[in-house]
Amino acid sequence: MNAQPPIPRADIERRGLRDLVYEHILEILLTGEISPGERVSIDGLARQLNVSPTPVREALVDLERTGLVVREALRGYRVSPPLERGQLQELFIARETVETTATRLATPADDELLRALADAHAEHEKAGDRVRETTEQSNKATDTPEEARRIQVSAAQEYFARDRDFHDRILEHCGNRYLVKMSQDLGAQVHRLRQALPHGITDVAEALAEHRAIIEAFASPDSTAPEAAMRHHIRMVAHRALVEDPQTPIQENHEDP
Amino acid sequence: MNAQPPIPRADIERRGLRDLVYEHILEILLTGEISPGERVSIDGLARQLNVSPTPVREALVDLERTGLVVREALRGYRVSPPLERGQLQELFIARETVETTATRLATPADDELLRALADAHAEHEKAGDRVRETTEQSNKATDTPEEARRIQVSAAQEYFARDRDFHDRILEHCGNRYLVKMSQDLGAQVHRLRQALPHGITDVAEALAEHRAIIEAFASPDSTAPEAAMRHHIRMVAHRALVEDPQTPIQENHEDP
DNA sequence: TCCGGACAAATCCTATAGGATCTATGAAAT
DNA sequence: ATTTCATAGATCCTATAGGATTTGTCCGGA
Repeated sequence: MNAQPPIPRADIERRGLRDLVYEHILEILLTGEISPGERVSIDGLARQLNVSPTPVREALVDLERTGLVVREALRGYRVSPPLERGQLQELFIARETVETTATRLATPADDELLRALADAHAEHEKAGDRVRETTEQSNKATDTPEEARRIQVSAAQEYFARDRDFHDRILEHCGNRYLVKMSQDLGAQVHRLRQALPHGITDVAEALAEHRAIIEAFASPDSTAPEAAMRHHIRMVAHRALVEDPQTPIQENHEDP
Repeated sequence: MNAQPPIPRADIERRGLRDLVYEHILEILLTGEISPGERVSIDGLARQLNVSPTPVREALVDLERTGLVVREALRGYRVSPPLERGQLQELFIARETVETTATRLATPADDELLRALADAHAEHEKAGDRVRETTEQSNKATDTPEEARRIQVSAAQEYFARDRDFHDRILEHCGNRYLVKMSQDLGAQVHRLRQALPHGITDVAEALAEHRAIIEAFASPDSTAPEAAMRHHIRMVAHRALVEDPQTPIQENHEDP
């Protein structure tokens, strides 16, 4: 006679204050409230969130591993500086390595994956439409400039989230937890890359077309097609980021001599 | 009159207590002082190391990301359970993905890499000889059994360290920091794998021969040879771990239904 | 004008204390 | 004998306090 349900604590949210603080700081970092290179005060965050420094400390140790913040002993944490061009190239190579392997492992795609990809792609298209609407709207003067800017940023974030969802669907079906973890770790870096791009999203049509090609490759009988489509997609993304925007800040990090 | 040298803190070790605690706990985990699944007490470690719980906490957050310990909110940390067979297979696939890519990127090898690999391989051979000596010595009764066992474990650890050094030399020359980080993250898992193998090292000759083949591939003019040699090596390691030891504990993790 | 040193404020880092939660032991009831 | 409940101990978690270090500012000298 067990009065408790058979699954008393398998699903319930069991997270300490540390996890809540982590998500809050992550939100701050992802919205770009603090500029790269700027200090991230432990006590300051603790005061801002009305908690003690201890959970803030634990959350920052976790964030340090993601690469979003860097730590210098006895000097505190800082928001990681923007990616330099060399790091960008390395990042895309790493992504290509992980995601093409995951795509190959997910081939042939089962119906569940095909359905998940179709759904994710539909959402991605919606977000893409909204990005285009907002960029057009910004020309009109219906809203205040800052309000228009806010909506535009919101649309861009939604777009990137749906983009990532698409890739995550494939990852989830590759059957390799280590590749999934690697991709997640790289994801934080990818976000830094996007944050470093000051201008809006200019390749909505291209990206959506490449995603569509990946779906069609999964639907085709050619078992080498999905991996090839994914490789092409990531290389094109890299090309657009590296070649079409050669003026991206190539700030070199000079160590103190 | 500046008594301090002109470069007072560019190279000197600038690490807080947290890093020292981290290394100490890592040492405890790697030597297997605590069995998998057993609890890792925060306060207990703090008392054992004569420090306060705060730095222990930070070190454990860091260790959690490596996968060596797992955390359950409000219930503390535990040593991660041994790898199941499925995880093993996934781990080898992930390693093959990362290391073959790194090998390809390190091709063609410059003289520095060739020299580094030759040196690392020489050390690896020495460690291999010592492993064979100690396993033979264990038959003789010159030392006490526990002393012989201790020497044997020490030789095995040295052997694994030199093995890893060999792979790290290639990683260092691939020019991609993200692949390096991925390989390091996987390294902790690989250690868990080795710790799960109760018997001694039985493939010294094979592993050394495969490493030698990788060196020769780097020296050959065929630019596809090194990657192929590395892929063959990792697949053979996986084969020996998965096929020759089919009796390894295949404990399945049943989630509570 | 530029450079170096001293003081003050802020920050990081560690230690200690107390409340909340979990685990284990043992007794009582069915 | 098995189960249920209650109590005690241990552990985790958070908050607060104080020492050590860094950083910013100001001032005097070259």
